[in-house]
Amino acid sequence: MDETHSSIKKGRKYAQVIEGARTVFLRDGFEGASVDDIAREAKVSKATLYSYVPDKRVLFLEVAGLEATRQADAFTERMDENQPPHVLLPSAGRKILDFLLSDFGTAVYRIAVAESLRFPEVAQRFYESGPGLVQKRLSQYLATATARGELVIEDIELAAEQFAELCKVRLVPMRIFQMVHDIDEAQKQEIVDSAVAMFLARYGTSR
Amino acid sequence: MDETHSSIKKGRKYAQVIEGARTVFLRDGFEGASVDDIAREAKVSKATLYSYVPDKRVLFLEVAGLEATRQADAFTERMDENQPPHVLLPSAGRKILDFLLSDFGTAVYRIAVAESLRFPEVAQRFYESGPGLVQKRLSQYLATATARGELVIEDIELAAEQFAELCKVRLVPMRIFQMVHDIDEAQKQEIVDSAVAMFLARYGTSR
DNA sequence: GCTCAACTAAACCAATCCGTTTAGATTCTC
DNA sequence: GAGAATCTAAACGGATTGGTTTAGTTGAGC
Repeated sequence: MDETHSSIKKGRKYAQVIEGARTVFLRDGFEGASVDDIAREAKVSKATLYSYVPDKRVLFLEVAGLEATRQADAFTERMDENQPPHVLLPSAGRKILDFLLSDFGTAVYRIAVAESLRFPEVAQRFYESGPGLVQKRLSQYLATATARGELVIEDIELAAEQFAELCKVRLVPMRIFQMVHDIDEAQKQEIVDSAVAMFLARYGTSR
Repeated sequence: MDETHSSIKKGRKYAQVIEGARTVFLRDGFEGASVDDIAREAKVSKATLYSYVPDKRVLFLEVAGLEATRQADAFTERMDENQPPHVLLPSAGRKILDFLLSDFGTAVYRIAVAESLRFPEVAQRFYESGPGLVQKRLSQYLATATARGELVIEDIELAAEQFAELCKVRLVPMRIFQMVHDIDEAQKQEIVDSAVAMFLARYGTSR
């Protein structure tokens, strides 16, 4: 593997630094995180940290970039395109919702939103390899299902975005705005089911 | 009007201070805003500012609270409950979308998300008097329309949230994540129309 | 014209933070 | 085990910030 990837990494504790930065940035955001905290968390001296990375801003971009691709990889797990919508959509919806409600998912979203003014490129990259990727894979499935005659959709990309959006109803805002009246498993299922019902009422065939 | 409202306001330049704080907080967020900036923006000395407000945090809470109620008032404009869904929903959807896409709406949302960890009570208040209020008024309408037999809805509140969520599709994330490929009027109409179409496909009666 | 409350500008304090430097310890390679 | 590369702890400089204090100004009411 070619390691000239980024041209700013040299020594052997690079991974430690990134991991520590990840932890602290996700916990405290960009402004809230201090470089001393990060160095402490990474069990590394500040001097070595600064031997890897020219400044805090670049460190953040590095971490955010890695997170984006990690997020992308997580969603690259294939879904079985042969299954009919009323079978596939519930499980896909659950996967989306579970991610958005996870500690990690909310932290990432929070930072992307908070830092989108300071770092527009970070926000965009997150969008493209987060929601964007989901929408892309979903569109792909919807296209084949439509070709099979199981769905009738004029604007496939729009339909995919609508479905993803429907999965966020109620629970995602509640989570983000810290109104965590115990996150119920049954509630999650209810939301996803209602998203599927709505989607099929609009784009389903027979039924 | 009783002016013992909050017990921390005294002098005559209180409004100036709040207005300056509003400007700077909305522009720079909580951490990004410096008290000196706010004082300068308000054309007030830092000493007077601190004679009104004990610290920066409380100032932020004060501003955020006022913004929340302002937001609430804006949506309290009555909508004509006698109109049928296919007439009322598009205009309601447009109102929601226009707010979310406005400079003010995005700034408020950004701050609420970014500061929801530091100030859970702010985030909650925003939710309740922002999305929460919209959902409440929408629910009210959906209930009467259902009573008139124009809609068939089991869970009214859920339906209201679904509609609001559908209005956010595509454009709201694009706006928040700074991918502002010119915000087209036609696009907005397209999103709202598709939201209405989906909603009526699920909950509409004969048509 | 005096008083008193609100205001101002500016200096100031203590804390924090980013980033650098120094002086030395550890580890890797040969 | 010598020497080079990498690391460490700690201190430091310079800048910013939240909040206080001081010394002085403005202006309305009497």
